[in-house]
Amino acid sequence: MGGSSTTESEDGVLSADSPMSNDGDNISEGSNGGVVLKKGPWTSAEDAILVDYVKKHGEGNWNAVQKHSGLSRCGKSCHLRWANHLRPNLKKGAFTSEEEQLIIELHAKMGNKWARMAAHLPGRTDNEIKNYWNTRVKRRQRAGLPLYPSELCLQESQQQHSSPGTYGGDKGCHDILQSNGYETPDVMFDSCNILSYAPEFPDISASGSMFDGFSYPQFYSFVPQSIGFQKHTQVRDEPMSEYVANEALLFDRTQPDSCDNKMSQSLGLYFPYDPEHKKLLPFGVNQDSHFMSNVIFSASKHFSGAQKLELPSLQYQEMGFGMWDPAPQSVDSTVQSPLSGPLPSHCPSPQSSGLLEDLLYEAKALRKSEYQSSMTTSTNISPEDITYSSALKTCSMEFKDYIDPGSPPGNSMESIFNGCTPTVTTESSLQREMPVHKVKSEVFDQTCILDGERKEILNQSARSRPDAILGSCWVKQSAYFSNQQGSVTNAIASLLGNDLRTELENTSASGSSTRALGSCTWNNMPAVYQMSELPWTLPK
DNA sequence: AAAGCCCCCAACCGCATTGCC
DNA sequence: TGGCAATGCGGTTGGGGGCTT
Repeated sequence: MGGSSTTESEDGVLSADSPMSNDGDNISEGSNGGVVLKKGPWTSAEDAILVDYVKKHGEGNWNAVQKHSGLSRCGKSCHLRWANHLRPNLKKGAFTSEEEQLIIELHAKMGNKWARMAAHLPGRTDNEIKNYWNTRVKRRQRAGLPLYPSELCLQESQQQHSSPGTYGGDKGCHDILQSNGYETPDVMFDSCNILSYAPEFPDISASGSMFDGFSYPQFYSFVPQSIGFQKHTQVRDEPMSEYVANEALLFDRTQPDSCDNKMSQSLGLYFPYDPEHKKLLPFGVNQDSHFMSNVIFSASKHFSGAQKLELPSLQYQEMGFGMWDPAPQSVDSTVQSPLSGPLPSHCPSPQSSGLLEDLLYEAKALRKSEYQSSMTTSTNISPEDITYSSALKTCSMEFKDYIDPGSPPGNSMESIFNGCTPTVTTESSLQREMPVHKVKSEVFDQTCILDGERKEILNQSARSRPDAILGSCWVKQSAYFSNQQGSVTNAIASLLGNDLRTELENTSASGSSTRALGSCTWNNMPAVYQMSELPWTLPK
């Protein structure tokens, strides 16, 4: 097995019919008192010896196994064999779908922390999980699929944003970044935009909704400075993973039948489909999970002080619920915090791990609860409305606010959000206020008529194209309302901020504002709209 | 049927961490 | 407090078997 193993004389421990006895044993000149220690596959005889030894002496002190049992294996090998194959209650066989789902979720939260993941999967070993994951990575890469189900990307990004700087997603994110085959060795995040939980943005995820569809390879933030977002990173013109892009996607998909979901459909969102399980997934891995997203990656050139960061999500020290310290710092990847948000009900709480992150976890949870409490008293909404508030609720508020005749065109996004009273928007009320269905039918059809992986690929494709959502939904909506209120330029600018407005105005003179938007925002994107089957003709 | 290819997984390696003296 | 051994952990390897040609 091991690359350094050598073949020498047969080990006396081996049974006559052992595979090793046929092929010759891997024996290494051990330093254990001159005893040659065997390497390679274990035989049943060796297993029996080891099991017998553990029965008598218990686990531990593995180096003594060789001395006491005569087993020509090093203690490390004995421990590994016991832990991975011989210890009782080991679950053999393929992972169940539930286990697979859990692994995916755990990996999204923990990264390559196999041992910790194994703690959540009784009877499974870290090695099993690791092998499964590596296999999965290869499979997904081959298939050109993202490593995580789409909705889990959202969940992860939410979770990471909930506890930046402590969440141990460095590895995980790195994996994600690489999982698609997109190495990002030179990515310079000098302006990783974190949308802070500013009071004006009790639920900033709506802004993420606007950015749905911003994905690799041309993911450039167009967040204007005037909006007031913190600007931290610069993403070079390097491929970016879907994961990174998904950092910007934040929709609550808790209630598939809710207004939110319909809104999401109308906005060109996709139904998450897990090709491995051959089924449509509910929006959100966990029906109880809700997200708030806060990361926008920016290619803004306005910011200097490039920081070479492994992962943007780790570059923010939480200063409080509502702001993140943008100061880049090296975050020890071993200091991980699981979710600061509510854990999925089926996900064991990390509180049982007894690690430092658990303390962080609890501290964050406490702080978050305090924040929620304060929000409750100040906004007349329940904590769930804040913590679990749907991005689309806010999104609907955007529209709601936008079509408000009293809402002057050209508002900054911030002003739009400021104007949003975070109340729960019912479907009926929403539909009364905006003709969502007009858009929904088009986009919905395009995203749902496919099945299997093809749909997911299409979904990714759509999401990878920033114009997809803007062009198909957002801009159309904007245009629709703009026809009533003013120019499309104003409509878009109001959503993107005044910084872009000038550009929009400049370019819209020669074409539609949607194209202007694409031009000024995604100017590195080739054939911005030609891939799109979505109509780009603004409604008259 | 044989050869080549590919995938899976058991096991090893090296580093990090922990515990003990 | 430093050194050493034991243990934990994650990355990597390569053999075996299944699949394809």
